[in-house]
Amino acid sequence: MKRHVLIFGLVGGLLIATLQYTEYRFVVIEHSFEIYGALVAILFAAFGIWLGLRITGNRETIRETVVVKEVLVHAQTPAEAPASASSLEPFTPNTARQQALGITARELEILTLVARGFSNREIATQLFVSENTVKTHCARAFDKLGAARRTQAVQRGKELGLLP
Amino acid sequence: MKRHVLIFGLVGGLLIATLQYTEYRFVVIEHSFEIYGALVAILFAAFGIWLGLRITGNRETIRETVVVKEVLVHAQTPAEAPASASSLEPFTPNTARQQALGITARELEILTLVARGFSNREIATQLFVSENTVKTHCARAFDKLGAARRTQAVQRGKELGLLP
DNA sequence: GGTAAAATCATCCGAAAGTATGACGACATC
DNA sequence: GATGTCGTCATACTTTCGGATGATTTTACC
Repeated sequence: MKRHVLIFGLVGGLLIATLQYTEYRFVVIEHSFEIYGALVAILFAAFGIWLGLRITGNRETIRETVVVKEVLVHAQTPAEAPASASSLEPFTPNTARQQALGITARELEILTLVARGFSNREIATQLFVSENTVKTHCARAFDKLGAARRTQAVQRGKELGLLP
Repeated sequence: MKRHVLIFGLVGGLLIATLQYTEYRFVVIEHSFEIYGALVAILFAAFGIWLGLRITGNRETIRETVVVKEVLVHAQTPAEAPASASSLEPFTPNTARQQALGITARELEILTLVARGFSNREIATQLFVSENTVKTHCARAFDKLGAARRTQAVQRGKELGLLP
């Protein structure tokens, strides 16, 4: 909460500072009015999109998962497809095993990114969290999976049907 | 979520108020230019945020729904198999791709051990070579696969049919 | 409003992984 | 015999991971 207020304050300050800076540049260079406006518009549109994603959280993957899970509910009797080579299915994680191991959704989310070969830093950037948070999630997931390394965790996760 | 939206609304209001105040000042001083840029910026920032909210949707309700459905599924399907690999086939690596990439047999051998979650030291012990050798093979294999990390190499290897 | 579970972030520190570079011997090929 | 590939090993260095621990903040639930 407070952190958000602080962030917004900072962002506001940066916004105003940027405006003043760009204004200054414009005055100095004395260039086209429309180009200036367009640039500012594009810049802040991008910034706004980023901010929107930042404050709401990037949950596209979860939405995907949701669709997948609903499909699973309907299908419901597929004597566990190999899950390896089919490649036409969106993959349905074994939520029973996940719950049995006490692996949370966030942990699994990060685990899938680990399995895709991303580094902790990359995952942190993608999910808009700090690298330390990613590490914490990793450590907990590793612990629950009984893995000492990320490669081992991925291997275990695939064996258990948690990862594609 | 809702709190975030509220906070954002508040901050937005404050920002707008501030801008109006500055606008007033600048109008007086006949610098109506900054107002234009600021307005455009705010407008597009808001648009971007709106867009970000639009495309990410609401995740809370979705997640709830999913959980409920999942529980139902579990109740009906108690024991789902690992769903990993049928383990009937011994798996035949794609040697064509392997040769195309110039990956040697030894490198692939080490790569498979990496994929199984072994550490460099464990691999070295298993193959009766030094850890440095393992690292060298790894580095070469990573380079040929265009991977920077072992997890990434494993992922690429599976995609290319080099690893089970 | 209180509580419990999740998620977030941090710091310290050691271990593991990865990069760069060079070298040496075995073995096949031309 | 020169050449080239492959496997082996090393050293030095940087980066990344992972463990241990504690704290704060959200979120869901009663």
